[in-house]
Amino acid sequence: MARWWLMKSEPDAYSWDDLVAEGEGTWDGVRNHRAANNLRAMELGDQAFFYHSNIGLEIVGIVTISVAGLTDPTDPEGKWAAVKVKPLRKLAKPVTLKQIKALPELADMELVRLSRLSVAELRPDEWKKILSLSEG
DNA sequence: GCCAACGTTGGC
DNA sequence: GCCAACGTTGGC
Repeated sequence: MARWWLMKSEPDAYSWDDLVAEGEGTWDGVRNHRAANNLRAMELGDQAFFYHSNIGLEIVGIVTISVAGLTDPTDPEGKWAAVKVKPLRKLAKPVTLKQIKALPELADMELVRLSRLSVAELRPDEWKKILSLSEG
């Protein structure tokens, strides 16, 4: 069964536009066990929100998992996980962290509860709610 | 620039 | 195996 995710990136380091320019990006360098477990649970075709941390603080687009179950190429020991993603579409309107925090039904999100988690899972209802926000 | 939340490290 | 100290992340 498909699942829904949220992946954070600092736009300074790797932005949505960078991903679009590349066409496909490898999501590696994750060194947190919970985030790594989420990476391992991703399946081909799963969708994820692309969130700009630090600058922007908003969800800017949707990506799809184009390759799942990779070993992180930046890990010499080969213990950590990675995936590849492709941009699917940009949101009509970015959804800000502020908007998310303002809604009680989204207060349970890993993004809110565990602000430092770089790869988070969303429930289907959370995914839908955010999509509806992006459509204004 | 500050601080809270975590994760990791190292002394015991 | 505990816990204090420290480093990092990320929001404010």
